[in-house]
Formats: sequence, structure tokens, C-alpha cells
Amino acid sequence: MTRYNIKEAEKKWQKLWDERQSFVVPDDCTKEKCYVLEQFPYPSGRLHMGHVRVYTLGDVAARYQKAKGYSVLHPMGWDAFGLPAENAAIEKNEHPAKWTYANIAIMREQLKSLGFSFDWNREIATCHPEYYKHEQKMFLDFYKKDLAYRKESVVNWDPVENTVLANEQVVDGCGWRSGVPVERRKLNQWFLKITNYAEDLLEGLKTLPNWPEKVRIMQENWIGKSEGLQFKWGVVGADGQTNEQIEVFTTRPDTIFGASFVALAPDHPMAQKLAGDKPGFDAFVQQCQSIGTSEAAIEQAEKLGFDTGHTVQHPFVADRQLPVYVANFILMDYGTGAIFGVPAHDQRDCDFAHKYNLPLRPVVIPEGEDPDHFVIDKEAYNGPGKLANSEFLDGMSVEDAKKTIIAKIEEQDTGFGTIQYRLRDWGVSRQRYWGCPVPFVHCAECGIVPVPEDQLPVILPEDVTFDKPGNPLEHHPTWKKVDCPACGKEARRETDTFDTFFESSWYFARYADPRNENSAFDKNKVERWLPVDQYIGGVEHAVLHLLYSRFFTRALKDCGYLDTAEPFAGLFTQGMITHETYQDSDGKWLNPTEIEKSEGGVCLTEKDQKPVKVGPSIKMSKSKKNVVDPEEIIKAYGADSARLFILSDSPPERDLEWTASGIEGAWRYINKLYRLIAEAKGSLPAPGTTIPDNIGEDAAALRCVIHKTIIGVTTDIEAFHMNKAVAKIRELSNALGDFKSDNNDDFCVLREGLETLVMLMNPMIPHLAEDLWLQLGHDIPLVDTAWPQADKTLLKTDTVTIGVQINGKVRATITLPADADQKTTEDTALADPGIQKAVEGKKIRKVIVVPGRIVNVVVS
RNA sequence: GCGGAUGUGGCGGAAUUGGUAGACGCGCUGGUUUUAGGUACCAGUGACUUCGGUCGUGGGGGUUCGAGUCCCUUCAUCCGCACCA
Repeated sequence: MTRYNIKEAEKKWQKLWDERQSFVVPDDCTKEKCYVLEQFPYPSGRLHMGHVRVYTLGDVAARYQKAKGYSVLHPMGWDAFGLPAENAAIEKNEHPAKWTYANIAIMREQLKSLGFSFDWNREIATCHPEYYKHEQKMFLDFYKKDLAYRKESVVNWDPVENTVLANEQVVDGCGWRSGVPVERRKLNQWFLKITNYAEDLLEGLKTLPNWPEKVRIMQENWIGKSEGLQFKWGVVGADGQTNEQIEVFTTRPDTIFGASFVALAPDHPMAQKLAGDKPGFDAFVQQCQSIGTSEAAIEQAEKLGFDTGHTVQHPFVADRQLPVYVANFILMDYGTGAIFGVPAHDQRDCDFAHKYNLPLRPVVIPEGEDPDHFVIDKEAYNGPGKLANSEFLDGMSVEDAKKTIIAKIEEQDTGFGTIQYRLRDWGVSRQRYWGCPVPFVHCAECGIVPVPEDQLPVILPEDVTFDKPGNPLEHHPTWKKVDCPACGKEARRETDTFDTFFESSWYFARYADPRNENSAFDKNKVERWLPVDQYIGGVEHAVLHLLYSRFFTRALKDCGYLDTAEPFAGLFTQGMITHETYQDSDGKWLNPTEIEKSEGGVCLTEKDQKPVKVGPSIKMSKSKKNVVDPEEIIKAYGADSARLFILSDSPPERDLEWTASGIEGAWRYINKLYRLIAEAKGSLPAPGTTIPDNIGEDAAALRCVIHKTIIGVTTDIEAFHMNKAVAKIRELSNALGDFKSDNNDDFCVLREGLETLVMLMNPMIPHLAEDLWLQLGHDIPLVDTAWPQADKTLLKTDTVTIGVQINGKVRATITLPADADQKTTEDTALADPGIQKAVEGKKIRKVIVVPGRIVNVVVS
């Protein structure tokens, strides 16, 4: 018997799909559209298993929808700007553009070898001027609409390298290359007003039922809407008067009588004003700044304060003045950059109060506690309760007290009830080379001047060097020099480039019209394809990329580019790929190819048979060397095996553990399927033969399995339960393999089963499916064949087997007619010899009967 | 610190609205075929057991005739936190 030649077959079918242009979609198709999109890759050099997973999932969805009769848009492109290209430039002395395009060429071939159903005619690369020129235009439009502006903001500054560092380049507060502590520096940078859309972005989440609940919750928390009170505290001056004011925002105005202190962000203007000349203040601010800019680092740092020596007057208690501190955990970007601290009811304030010996005054008393004896020590109380020690608020609920205080403050005209969002405006400036240039000019006379549209695009110069630290655009001899578009005098080009999230915020729309030279995309084409019906990507993008894209869609709508409200109607977030880790006796990490497993599961180095320490299965990473190269896997087992293994076992939203035995199992199954059909095809009737009525009992049972499997696999694919779909396909193939008959009529059922099997596995292992489809005698390739339909009349079974419990534990099973009523079910259950024996000598207190499901006999 | 998730055999995981826990696969054990190995095929495989049963879904408690599923509590692990993409 001929064996399945994986390599040849896969190449053959890829070529056929390519020649037939099977996945090229016209814009004017009359069929209903379906847009399936996976997050596009950064061209890092080679495909990794994570890529294979996400594109396999997308391909299953796309091929399935195509079989269902949709006109499926399934494009691919490259998120091609970014930091790694610059790192490669520095390390390997290779130009970022050359490096990037070379990587794209490699990865494109790797993707093609996996047989994905991409419409390659629509391929884009974001580093191409034909792509980024449109986003320069967008930025100018945003600027006109007041959605883009400049302000000062803080960056990580490496004083040795003279560069801005990304958070990931800061390790333990020090620059990754220089090793010296990073500084926080203020720079004037470009921002996009995402906060204008805070409420709409929040509300819009309600229109996305096909997003994972967890992602919606994460976005909701990220936007962080909170209602509260913004009001002013008077700073007590030398003359006892309150001339200076500190404005604070609080979500707990009800606890105002419990306030013990007021705290300012280190970079709050009032901080400098009140304590600027105090000894130790500059050192304190510097210490705060050494923490870095990441929120996690700031929140996890020890809570530290600097006493300004000034006090503020409590608004309702005449003889209470509170100390004013500068504290490292107050963020200038949130609220007003100042808070009042209530140690009894906020854990951070509580820690702070213990450190600086500030009073704890409980003002919210939980139910059942006596206000006079309720004390707070190390644990702040932030639950519900009744107000106490709060004068006119005493006895009120937290909610009522909030309303009362807000009304009172508004009456006094020292503040107002307001809504704050945690969401901050999006800083899009990067002091880097490999990104889209910001189309602006700085003129000494005219200030910030947009580059006129007829002078776009501002092209990134290619003749740059990476021998000096800092932004190569700054060092470029001529590029910066430009005449002011407004006054014509000598001016300076903006050298900041955009955050790479900028490119990925609209690429899904560009795919609708990828070759448009005059505009980002034609409105009609975008409206034809958007929103993306099924978007697939890593959960690590749950907040930023998805939120920025949702913001862009709104901003573009306001600028007249499109009418779509939300870019991604459906979202699926897939898990990571993990692998065991291996270390030799010296602790050196080993790649899976460097080890071998002997009998008894002992692990040895392949080279010299030395013992290997096997570690837990963790995310594949270069540093731990626990990576498997997809190209090697495809070479050894073929694309279908890799795809099948990825889809088997692990639910797509969870982490997938890559194992050698797993891929081998998938490979064996591919060969088994081939044999199954090769062995059976000789005895099958011709394609299209109708199934007669007088088939045997086994054949009828098989038909039931076949049609159940159609329903099961269809529901599973729709729900992204690919592992379950694979299991059901395997069950069907087991049933088909077990099927024996010498009746020619029954072989019609076998043909139906095998054809169904092949059609159901097509989205997952399309090369093999095409091959088997041909062997089953079909001229039209499977790629152009419709999804099978289940005949529901075949699903009915005559009998049903249910469990019989004694006190909730299954003691027997009984088989009875599917339509047996309550009485029959109960009688049959009690007549069962096993049950009779079990209840012997015991009193039957109750019998619970759920026909078709269960019988439970309660005995004492 | 804040936010989000996950815990079921030796392993990955199944289990409609609470109703026969362990589908499907990996691994393992025994056997068959083959010149031989990989392959393929057949049988077995949650634990304990005095072979009657008993115990089993991270731990503890609760609701129910019945809980992997619902409620409370606790432990462990993983992911994100605004300049990685």
C-alpha cells in the first residue's frame, strides 16, 4: 500500500489553492461577508509556535466560514515598525529596513508552508511609506479635530546611553545595557485624546457580547470610571489665613471626617512651592523618580512621604489642621495629583499613617459594631456601614453621606461632584528611528506647524547610523533641516516617531482596500468588510491594542473616514505555548533537541549522555531555550500534523503544552486516516450514490453517529472548542474503522461517513482532507465544497441507558425505551437485580425519577 | 499593590440547564504481526480493597434526593499594569 507522502501532498494542494486563487476575495461579491482576522505578527525573524497556534485557529474559522458559504476576508500583513529592528541594527550593524524586509520574506514562506487560507493579494507592511503615509494624514486630521496635542510627560532616561528607555528596557530600576539607574525626565511629547472617548469606550463594551467577559472587564477596569468629589483645601499660611489652595479628588467624600493628612504627587506644582526649599526635599523627589514610570513599580514600592511642614484647614472641623505630605504613591496623572488620606478606610493611607504616626479615625462603622469601641489597627475597613464621628453625617449610609457631602461642598462653592477616569491620554511620541515620522515642523516664529498635506509623506531617511547613542534622526546631518511651511524661515523637523500601536490601530481597515494610494481606504470598501467578525489574538493585547483600535475607529469616524462603531465584533483570545525546561548539571539551559529521553523517562544530554534536570512546562522563551522551531516540526511531520496537534487536547483559550509525543500522536493519526480511506475506498459505491432504506442495524447506528458528529463538530467550531471538535472527529473515525459489513447497501453509509469525516476535518488539516477527498472520487476540490448538513431525523435513538442511584451513588444502569414514562422508569429501576440487592432490608423513603436521565432511590 | 484567570487519573483534557465523573488522546502494561526496530493491530489502565465494597474533581465548610458544576471560606499557580509587540 502507498503511504501518505506528506511533503509532496502539502505542496501539491498549496499550489492548487494558489492557482485557483481560492482565498482571494473580491470586494463586490454578492455573498454575505465574513471577516476573519488574526493579529498580525511582528517580523522578528522566524515564526514561533505561538504564531502557528493563532494562525491555525484563524484558519479553522476562515475555512469553516468559507465552507458555510460566506465570502471570507482573511488577510495577512506585518506589524513592521518597532524596537527589535533597532536593537538588531545596533548589535548586528544591519539597517532596520533591510533586517525587517528580510525577516518578512522568511516568515512569509514559513506561513505559506502551513497552508493558511490567506488572501496574500492584500498583504501589507506597516513600515512601507505607502502604508504609513496615510497615518500621517490621519494624525493631521486628528490635530485639526483637537484630538492630538502636545504636553510634558515623563520618560525613563538612561544618562549613559542618552536615550529614552522602554519599560522593558528598565531592569530593577537600571538601564538594561548601561546598568546605571534610570532617571525620570520630562519631555514635550505628542498625545492623542483617547480620554474624550472614555465614556463611549466604556458604553461600547455593552455592544460586544461576542467578546470574552474577562476582556471586557479588563477594559472596564482600565478605563476606571469613578464618581467622586473634587474640592479645594486651604493651605494655612503664616498669617493663619488660607490663601493657597490644594485641589483633591476623592471617591470617598463620605470619609472626610476621618481625614488625617493631605498628600501631593512628587511632581505636583504645589509640592515644589510648599517644600521646595526644605532640606531633603530634592533628594526625596529624586528617590521617587528612581522608581521608574511603570505603575506596578510605583504601587509596589514602599509608601514614603515627605512632610512639607505645612497644614491645611479641614473644611468642616474648625480646629483641625492636617499635615501636607508629598508621597511617592500619588500619581500626578490621575485625578488632580493630590488626595486627602483616611487611614481608617484605605489600606495605603493606613500603612502611611502607621509609618508617620498619623491618627486613625474610624468614621464608617460596620453593622453590629459599636462606634465607641470600633478600632482600626493595621487593616483599613472599606466595607459598608453607618457613619459615625462625622457630625452631620452620623448615622447615614455611605451612599447617603457621599451625596450629602457633595451637596454641602457645592453649596460652599469650594468644589463639585465629578466623574474621573483612570484612563490617561495616549502618548504616541517615541524618540526612536524605526517608526512613522510625526508630520510636524518646529518653527521658532510659528511654533508647531503641521506639514502641509501636499508635502506628505514625510519619509523616514534611510541613510542613518547607529554608532552613536540616541535617536538617529537627531544625528542625521540634513533631514531635520526644513523650511517652515508657514513662514518659510529655517525650521526643524519633528524627530519623534509614532508608537507602533499607531499602525496596529487601523491595519484591519486598510485590509479592506490595501492598495489605495490616495487615501487610507475607500469608505464603501471599509463599510463592506468592517467590523471584523472574528478577531483572534493573545490575551496580552486585551487592553492596550484593542482599546487603541476602538479609539481609532471612533476618531476616524469623527474625521469622516468610516461609519463603523466598533472594529471587532467578535474576539477570541488564545493561550500561550509552553514546553518543559531542561538544564544540565551546570545549570545551563538546554534546547529540547539537545536532550533525549531513555526508557523509564530518564533524561540525558544527547551529546554525552549526562543527566538532565527536567523543569516545569513554562512559556517558550529564548532565554530558557525551551523553544521548538515550527520549521523543524513541519519538515519532520508536515503542516497538518502541527496544526492537528495544536488543535487537539488543549482548549484554545488555555496554555498549550508542546510535547514530542503529542506531535507524534498527531502524525500517527494523519497516517491512520490515510490508511482508513485507502483501505475502504475499493469497496465503496460511486460518489453520489443514494443511501437505500433497507440498511442494516449497524449501518443505521453508524448513520446516527455520523449526523451527531456533524452537529457536534459544527457547534464546537462555532464556539472555538477545537479540542472537542478534534475528539469528536476521532470518535467518528474510530466508529468508521470498526464498521464491518458485507452488505453492499451498507457501504453507502460507509461512504457517507468517510466523506463527512473528510469534510469535517478540512478546516483543521486541509491538505490531507483535499487528498482524501480526491481519493474518494471527487473532481471538485474540497476548498470549494460546502459544509455538511446534519439530517436531524437520523438522530433519534430507540433506547436510552440511564443510571440508577442509591442515595446519590450510581449502583446500576438500566436500558429502556427512549420515551419511557416516569412509572415505567421507576419500575424498571427497582426491578433491577443489582438495585434489589442493594435495597434489601432497607426502607425506601423516596424515589426520584427524571425520565431519560436518572433514578435516585433514597433509602435509610 | 491593583486588575484578570486557572486548579479533575501518571499527563493534556471531556462532562447540555446540578443528573452514569474520567469522552478523546498521550503515557504505561501484556499480547499479535514483521528478518528487525520505528509502525500497525488486539486487550487492559483513577486509587485503595478482606473482592463484599470503600474513597475519589486543590483544602475546609454549606445548600440539595443528587454537586466537578451553586454558595461561603482558604491555599497554590499563571497573566496584564500605559515606551516590548
